[in-house]
Amino acid sequence: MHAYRTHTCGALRLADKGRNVRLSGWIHRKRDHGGLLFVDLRDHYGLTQLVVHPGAPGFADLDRLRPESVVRIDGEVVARSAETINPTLASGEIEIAVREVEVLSEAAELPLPVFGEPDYPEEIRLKHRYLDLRRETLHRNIVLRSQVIDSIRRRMVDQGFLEFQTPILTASSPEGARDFLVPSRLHPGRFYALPQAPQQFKQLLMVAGFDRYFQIAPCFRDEDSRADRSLEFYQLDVEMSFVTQEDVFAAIEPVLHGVFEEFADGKPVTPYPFPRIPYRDAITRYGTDKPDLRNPLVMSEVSEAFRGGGFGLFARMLEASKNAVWAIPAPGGGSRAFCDRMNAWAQSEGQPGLGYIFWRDEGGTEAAAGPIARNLCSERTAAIRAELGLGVGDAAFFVGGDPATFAKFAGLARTKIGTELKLIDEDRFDFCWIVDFPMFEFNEEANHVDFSHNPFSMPQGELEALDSKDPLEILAYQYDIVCNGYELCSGAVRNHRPDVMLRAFEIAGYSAEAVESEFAGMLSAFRHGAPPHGGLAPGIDRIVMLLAGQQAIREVIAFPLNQQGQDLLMNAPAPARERQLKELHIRLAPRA
RNA sequence: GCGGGUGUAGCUCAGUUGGUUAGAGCGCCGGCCUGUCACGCCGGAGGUCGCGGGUUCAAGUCCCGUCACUCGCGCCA
Repeated sequence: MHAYRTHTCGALRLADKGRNVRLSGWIHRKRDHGGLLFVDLRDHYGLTQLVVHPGAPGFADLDRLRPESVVRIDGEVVARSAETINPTLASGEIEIAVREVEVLSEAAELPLPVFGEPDYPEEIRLKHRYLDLRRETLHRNIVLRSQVIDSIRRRMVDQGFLEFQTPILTASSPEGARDFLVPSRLHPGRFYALPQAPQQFKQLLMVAGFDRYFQIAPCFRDEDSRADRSLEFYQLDVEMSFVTQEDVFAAIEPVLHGVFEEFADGKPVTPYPFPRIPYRDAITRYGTDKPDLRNPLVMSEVSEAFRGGGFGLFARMLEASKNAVWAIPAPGGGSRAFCDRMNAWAQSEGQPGLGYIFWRDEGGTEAAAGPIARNLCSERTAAIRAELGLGVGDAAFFVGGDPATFAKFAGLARTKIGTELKLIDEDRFDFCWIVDFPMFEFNEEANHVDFSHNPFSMPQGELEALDSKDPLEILAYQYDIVCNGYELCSGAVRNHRPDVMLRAFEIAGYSAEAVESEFAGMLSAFRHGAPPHGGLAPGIDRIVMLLAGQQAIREVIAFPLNQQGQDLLMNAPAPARERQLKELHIRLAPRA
């Protein structure tokens, strides 16, 4: 007989009645009736009830041991009588009459109960992650993660992608997030950086002729964490040669759609091709470049209804050409109570308020109501109502000013209104592409033009556009995938032409010398025969988070850092020993 | 760097306008119990009310400061 088990704790059924079996697992729960002791024995696979009578061998051990102790038991599979069958348990028709018990590991009193998994403070869950991971939901999430990654890998391989590994110790990149630096012992004063993404390596692999690359790639960014963003995370990193943007879309859509369908538990997933929404449209319709399309509300510009009208605040505001008024429809929100509540919410967000009109029935005729409607003639309020497709019982909210400034708040308001009116169907996965991101943006602080996303993206129109157009008007072959309001993925058709690259960097204020030295490897590669190529990188943690129905990526990562970037179980980061610092040629500066 | 929330038993939380010895449930320890599966019943231990200062006859409660956790803003090409 095997030293530890003949079966797992989820395997035995009525058909096994009479078998002598050996099980090993954790003591999940005990019910002591004095003359009779029940023990639920748990492992990764399930739960089986043990029965022991006083005086039987092993009773003393099982009676004494605390939950989460680990035991090996021998016994006989017996059928439960009809009235004692537990229909909620897969093994509920049988139990094990215990003959022998071996204590494999005794558990001390628990800092965190495994059974019942009540809400527990993040700090304790992370400090005792090995216990937290035994709990059902987290355990299931981590299993799901494994299955999702396996599914992704299969789907990529089936499409002819090859999986690669790229360096973890690499060079710092001047663009983007803050790097994690690793001091070099062999090269005093020099540092490696952990990759923010394997961006340059995957492009070099395309230049090397491998055609289709993917990697489940660890990435590191030394920026402050959020619920959906940690210092280290995994991406499905993808790159393809001789492709247009549409080829990249066509390759990845079936993978993401397929994975979501496979694990969505019957929830509908947007069929592909996913809708493509130009960046500028996303901003004006949803107020964000990561719209939650489960929210049906679409904003409209209604400046004309206010221009020169009786509502002075907006009429005066619109005298400046950059200003506009946007309307957020609120079907079913047509009550003063609701509108006032939204207005109060806007003020709590630091806004002056949220103007509104709502429509009600006044003696059989439809009437616009609220402070704005009192100052605006009925033709104008009717135009707004018609534009938004609203009627009696509905409302519209207004934000005015410079769209560049208020768009983000308008997006927040759209989400708030949709949520409050319960217009969002939670049980769906709504995908879209956001395309045509601007290549450059104006950095007000530094007073110069900057890359808005990725300096390696190909500008639409290439060199001709860079030479002839206003940089802020140039679009890039740069795209995101958004699902339920989360940015799942970012990518681009790359700029593989040194001349176009140098010109693009020049516009962003980088000298040719600086680019030549900073990206020497890349430029050199591009000068020795580079295929046009493009790719993207969906975030693994966020995909699993969405599929697991969780609000935080920590719920789908076995050993996550806390928000302060600390590992409370392993105690990292920790002070370095004097000798380590010396070897690394590092002396700590006194802290200010 | 900034803002919101939280901090009372191992854990989840209650604690009135400032007023007796700070409570409950779960867990833990002990006892009883032969069909439970969130077993039940009886008993017990367990508290620097995050920390420091202040106001007051009196502070878990009010004020100031500070720390930790958490959510967000900035940041994250």
